Amino acid sequence: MDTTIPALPQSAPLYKEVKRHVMAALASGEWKPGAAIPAERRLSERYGTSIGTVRKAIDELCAENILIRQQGRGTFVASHNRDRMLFYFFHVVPADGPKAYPDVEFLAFTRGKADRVVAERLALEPGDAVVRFRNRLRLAGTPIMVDDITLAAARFAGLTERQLRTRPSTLYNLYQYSFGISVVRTRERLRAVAADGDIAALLDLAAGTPLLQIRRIACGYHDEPVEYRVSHVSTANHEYYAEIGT
Amino acid sequence: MDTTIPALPQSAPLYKEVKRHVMAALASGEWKPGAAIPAERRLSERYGTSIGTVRKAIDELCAENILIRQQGRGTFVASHNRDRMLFYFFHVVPADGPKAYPDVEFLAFTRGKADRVVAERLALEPGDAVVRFRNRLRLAGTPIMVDDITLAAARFAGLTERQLRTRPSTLYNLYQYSFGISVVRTRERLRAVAADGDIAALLDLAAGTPLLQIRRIACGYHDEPVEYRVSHVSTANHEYYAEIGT
DNA sequence: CCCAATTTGTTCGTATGTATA
DNA sequence: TTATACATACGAACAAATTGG
Repeated sequence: MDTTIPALPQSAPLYKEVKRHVMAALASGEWKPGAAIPAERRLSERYGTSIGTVRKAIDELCAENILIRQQGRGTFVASHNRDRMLFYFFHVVPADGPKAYPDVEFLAFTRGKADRVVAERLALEPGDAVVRFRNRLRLAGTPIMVDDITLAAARFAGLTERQLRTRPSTLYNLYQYSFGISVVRTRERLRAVAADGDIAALLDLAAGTPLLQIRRIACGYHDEPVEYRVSHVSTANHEYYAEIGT
Repeated sequence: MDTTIPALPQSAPLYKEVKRHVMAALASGEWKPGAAIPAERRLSERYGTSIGTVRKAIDELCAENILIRQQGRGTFVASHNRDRMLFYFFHVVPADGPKAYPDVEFLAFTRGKADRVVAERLALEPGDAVVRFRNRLRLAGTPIMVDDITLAAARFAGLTERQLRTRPSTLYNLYQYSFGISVVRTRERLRAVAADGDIAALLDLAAGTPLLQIRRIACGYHDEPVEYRVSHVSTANHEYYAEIGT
């Protein structure tokens, strides 16, 4: 794993240096997801700065949802549980009614090579080995979404179909706990497309029905691409929800 | 205009109180968009707190893009210029090529009454007076988007078709400078829909073409709804772009 | 139930650096 | 050059929440 600390300008503020060191410790796995990192006082000793400087570094990491502070308890490495998936990375909500966890059906798994597009999205060379799989998601029993996911085989060494099929929690939880890869950022591009026969069938829709297509790149601590995902959502009774400025 | 300070728990931290007071001053128009607010030192005197407490309040308002700090110059009230519109509230980007300013054509203007849906979105009573207007947006000459916008007439007293037609800058700039209403937040719900004949014609598309529909509620300082907007986007060569976790 | 230790949260103050006008 | 304003960094004290005895 890449645990190097990206270069900073000579005159970078101290708290930015501290932040980089903390992120390096996270990326290296020194501090595990879900666990507490050392107390602010101990970090200030470790890095030779004042507590205020450590706090400012951690403030930024909390704002990015990479760390979570809890008064009286400590500061914890954000871990990918169902709640985080639902409230942070999953933007499909019922048009009316409360947000809910989707049920996932694992549909297909193949190994292959990256074409030009996927290579560019995942920062690979064309021809590099990838794994692909497809999930169908249901809300309240109704199929609403098909996910086609591509991973770089090299970054998920030893990944098996069985792991994907029988994972106990979310996909990002599996990446994090089984492969030490934490997704902390995503970039999504949305379009309206006509459903092809394949996906229409999986969603119980007529071919040609307008679907919301989401192309997501999920990135790790150093902004390195981790996963490429194309989702097709039936928006008859569901919507993609985005808030800006909160 | 509503310049009341929302209630806070008895034991609210000082910096939160300061933040509310600053927001009240903004909402009341005491500090105008684009202008500098008083220096931190002066604010600390005004509110009887330390400078650090004022900084913490302003930190939060900067994080929410309500204020903008510039070292050596001062702290400014965010104003709605074209750049802010483009980089913060406008999420439609070319599938390839750089982001650009859309050209706006004003197409239609009507006065009417709020139906149940609009009333709920704009926090009005059904039957309250509203103004509606339609814009077509082009990028590089090609029509890509139709906006249908609804405003509460009471909140935009004296608004004329001419103002909308001849506005020199963005719509949100007009709201801000002519009506003292600042949009600081939006909530958007996205769906894929089939183009109806009306909108298809405006976008040079066949009826039934899948379009991205965006239903946006724009809100002010106290989260009060200001504008309801339904956009239909042709995503043949453009996309809706969203970043999470940055 | 209370107490003590630990940890983060808030508030104050001060000094110095850096950018701007 | 000087004055102003924000940015960084340090330190100290106390508050509030949590945990374990």
